Amino acid sequence: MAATTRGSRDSTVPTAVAIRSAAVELFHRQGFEATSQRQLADAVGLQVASLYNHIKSKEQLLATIMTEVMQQLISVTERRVAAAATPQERLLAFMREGIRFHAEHRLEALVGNTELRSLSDENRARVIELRDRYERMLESALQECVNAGTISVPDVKMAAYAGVAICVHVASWYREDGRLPLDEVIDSLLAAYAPTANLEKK
Amino acid sequence: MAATTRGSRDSTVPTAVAIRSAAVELFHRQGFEATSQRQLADAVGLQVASLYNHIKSKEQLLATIMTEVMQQLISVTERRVAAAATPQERLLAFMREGIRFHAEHRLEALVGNTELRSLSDENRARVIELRDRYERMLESALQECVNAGTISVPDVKMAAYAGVAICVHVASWYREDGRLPLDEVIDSLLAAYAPTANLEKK
Amino acid sequence: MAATTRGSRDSTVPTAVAIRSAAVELFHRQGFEATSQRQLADAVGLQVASLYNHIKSKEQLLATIMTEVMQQLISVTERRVAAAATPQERLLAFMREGIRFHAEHRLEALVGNTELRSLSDENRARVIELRDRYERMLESALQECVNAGTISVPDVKMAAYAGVAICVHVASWYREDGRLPLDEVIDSLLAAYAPTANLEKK
Amino acid sequence: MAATTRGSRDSTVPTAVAIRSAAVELFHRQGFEATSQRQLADAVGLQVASLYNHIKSKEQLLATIMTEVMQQLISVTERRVAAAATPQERLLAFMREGIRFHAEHRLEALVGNTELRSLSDENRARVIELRDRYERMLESALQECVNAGTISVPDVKMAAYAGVAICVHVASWYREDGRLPLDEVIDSLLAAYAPTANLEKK
DNA sequence: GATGAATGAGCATTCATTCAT
DNA sequence: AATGAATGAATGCTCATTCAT
Repeated sequence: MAATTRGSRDSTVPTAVAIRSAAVELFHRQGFEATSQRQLADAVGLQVASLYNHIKSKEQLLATIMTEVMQQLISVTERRVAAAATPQERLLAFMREGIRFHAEHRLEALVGNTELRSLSDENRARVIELRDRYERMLESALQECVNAGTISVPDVKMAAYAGVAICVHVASWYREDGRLPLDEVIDSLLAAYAPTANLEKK
Repeated sequence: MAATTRGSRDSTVPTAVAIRSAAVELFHRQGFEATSQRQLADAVGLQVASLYNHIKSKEQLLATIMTEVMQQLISVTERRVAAAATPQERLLAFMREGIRFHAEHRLEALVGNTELRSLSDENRARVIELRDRYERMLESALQECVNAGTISVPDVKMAAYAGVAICVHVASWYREDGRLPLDEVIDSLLAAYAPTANLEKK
Repeated sequence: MAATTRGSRDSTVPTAVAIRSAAVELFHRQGFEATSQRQLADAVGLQVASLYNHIKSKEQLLATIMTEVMQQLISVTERRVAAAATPQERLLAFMREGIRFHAEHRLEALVGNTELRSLSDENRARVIELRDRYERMLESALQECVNAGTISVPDVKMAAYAGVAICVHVASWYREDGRLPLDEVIDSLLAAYAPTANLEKK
Repeated sequence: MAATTRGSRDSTVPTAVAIRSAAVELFHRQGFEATSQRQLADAVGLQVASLYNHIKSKEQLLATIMTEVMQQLISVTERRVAAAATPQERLLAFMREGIRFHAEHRLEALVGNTELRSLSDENRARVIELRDRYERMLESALQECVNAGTISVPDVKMAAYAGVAICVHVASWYREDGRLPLDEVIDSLLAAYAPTANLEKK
C-alpha cells in the first residue's frame, strides 16, 4: 500500500512522489538553500514534521532528485544511441536526445546543474561521476566518427564540451509554448553544432 | 585612498574591493544563499557589523557583482566587435572574446549565471536586460553574416543560443592549468560551432 | 503469557518488562529528558508507535519505575528491620540493607534520585512521600537507640540524613567488579557512620 | 566596559553574569535538558539570539558553570585545609567547609552533581578530574590522621566516600531558613561521621 | 571606519503522541 | 499487538540587519 490516509492531501499520487515533484518545482524556482521545508510541506499539503516520514533529510531529498534525473538522462540516451546503426547516427542520436531531454525535463535538469554545491561531498561525487559518464558518451560517439573519417575536429574533448553545452543550455530557455516547436529547435541546434551540421550536409 | 587600516586585514587593497572579491569567491563556492555575512566578514578580516560600512545589503552586494560582470563582458565584447572590419570577423570576435572572458572570469561569470533568482525583481530585471543585450550582439553578428551570404543557418536565434551556450559553459570547466592552453581551447570550440567552423574553412 | 511474538525482539521476556528495563538503562545513561521514545523503541526492537500498546506515556513509565524502586527498597528494608530483635540491630539492618540495595540496584536507584523533577506534581508527590517514609525508618531506628541509651547524637534528623546520604551515594560509584567485595564495602561504610561505628565498638 | 546597552535588562549586572546565574537557577529547577534557551532568555530579559553574543552554546554554558563551581569548591577547601595546623584539624576543616559550601551553593552544587551526563565527553572528563581531585583531598587528610594514629578506619577510600556523601547530600535538603542554623547542621553532621566524631571526643 | 550587543524572523529537525489499518 | 503516517509544538541555533559607542 502506498500512502495518504489522514490530512488534506491529493491522494491520487503517493506522498513520496508528490514531495519529490514539489521539491523540483521549488528548488528550481528559488534554489535549494532558499527553499524551506515549510514551503515544501505547504506545497504538498502536509505539516513539516510529516515530510520526515518520507524523506531522510532535505539534502538527501536533493541528492535523490539529482541522481535520478542523471540516471534517467543517461539511460534514455544510452538506449537511443544503442539503437543507432552507424557512428554518425549515434552522434545524432546523442545530440537529439540531449536536446529533447533538457527541453522536456527543464526543471529537474536545471536543478541538477545548479545545486551540485549544496550536496555533501559524498553525494556530490556520485552525481559528478554520472555527469562524467554522460559526457564520455558524446566523446565516444565523436571519436568513432573521427575514426570513421566522417567528421574532423581539432580536439574531441572540446567538441564534446561544446555539444553538452548546447544540450544543457536548452533547459535554461526552452518553453513548451515558445516560438519554435521542439523538432525545429532540435534541427536548428544540430545545424549550429559543427560535428552534426557537417554530417547532415553529406 | 579609501580605507583599510585597522583590523588584521591585507591593507594594500581597499576594503570595499576586498569584500567584493571575497564575496565572488564565496558565492561561487557555496552559493549566495548558503554564504553568511559571518563567513564573508571572516574572509575579509572584519566583524560582521563592519561590513555594513561598505555595503548596503547582502543582496545589493550580489546585484553589484552581477551587474558589473555583465557590463564588463558587454563592454569588452563591444570593443572587440567594433574593431572588426567584416561581418565574419565580428562574429569571430564575439565568440573568441566570449570564450576568453568566461575562461578568465570564471567565478564572476558562474555567479552571474547561477544567482539570478536570488535578486530582487528590480535587480533581476536589470541583469536580464544586460544578458539579452549580450545575446543580441551575437544575433546581430550572425544576421549580418547571413545577409552577407557568408553563412547559412536555419534559425538565427537558435544559432545565437548555441553560441552563447558554448561561451558560457566554458566557465564551468576551464582551468588555467588545464590540458589545453586558452588559445587552443578557443580554436577547438570555434571549430565545434558551425557558424564559425564553416567560416574558417573558407 | 503476556506478549512478544512479532518484531525482532528477544521473545523470552514480556514486552512490557523489556521496555521497563531498557528505560531504566537509558534514563540512567542519558537522563529522562534526553532519552527519546525512538531510542527506547530501538532498544527494544519495536516501532515508536508500538510502545504505546504497553505504556500510557513516557512520564507514566518514569513514574512507574521510580515508584516501584522506592517500594521495593522500603519493603525489603522493612522486612530486614522487622526481623531484628534490638534497636541496635534494627539500626544496623537499615544501614546494611540500604548500602546493599543501592549497590545492587544502582541504575534504578540513580534514576530514582535524579529524575524527580521530570515527574508531574502528582507523581512527584507520591515518590517524595515514599522517600520521606524511607528516611523516617532510619530516624525511628536512631531514636530508639538514643532512647535505649546505646548511642548519643546531637540531632537525630541530621544523623538520619547522614546515614541516608551514605547509602544513596553508593549507587553513584559502586561497581560489581570493584576493588572491594560488597560485604567489605558495607563494613567499611558502617565504620564511617558514627551511629553504627560506635555501636560496633561496644 | 562590560555590557547592557539596549533592551530591557537590569543593567547593574553584566549580561554574561546574569545569564550564568539564571542558568544555574533554571538548570537546577528543571534540569539542563528540560530548560530551553527561550526560558533562559526570558529569565534574563533578552531575545534568544542575544544569548549567543555571550555564550558559545548551551552545553558550553553548562560546562562553564560546572567547572567553575568545582574549582571554587576546591580552591576554598584547599585554602581552609592549608590553614590548619594538624592532621585532625585538616580533616575537620575539609568536612566543615564541604558542608558549608554545599549549603551555601546549593543550586550550583546540585547542578554539578546531576548534569554530568549532559556534557560532551571532553567537558565531562574535565569535571570528573576535578571531582576526583576534591575527593583525594579528603582521602589524604584521612590517611594523615590514620598515620598519626588519631583515627582508625578499615578502608580510607570508603571513609572518604562516606565523607563526601555527607557533604554533597547537604545540597539536596538544606534551606537557609530551615530548622537548624548552619553551624548546628555542621556540628550534627560532623558528629554523624565517624572519623570526625571520634576525633572530637578526644 | 570599526565593533559588541541586540533583535525578530527563520531555519532544519526532533519531539511525544494519536489513529486507522 | 504492531505499524506507517500524521500532527502541533518545540528544540538549539543562525540569519541579516541595526545602532550606540
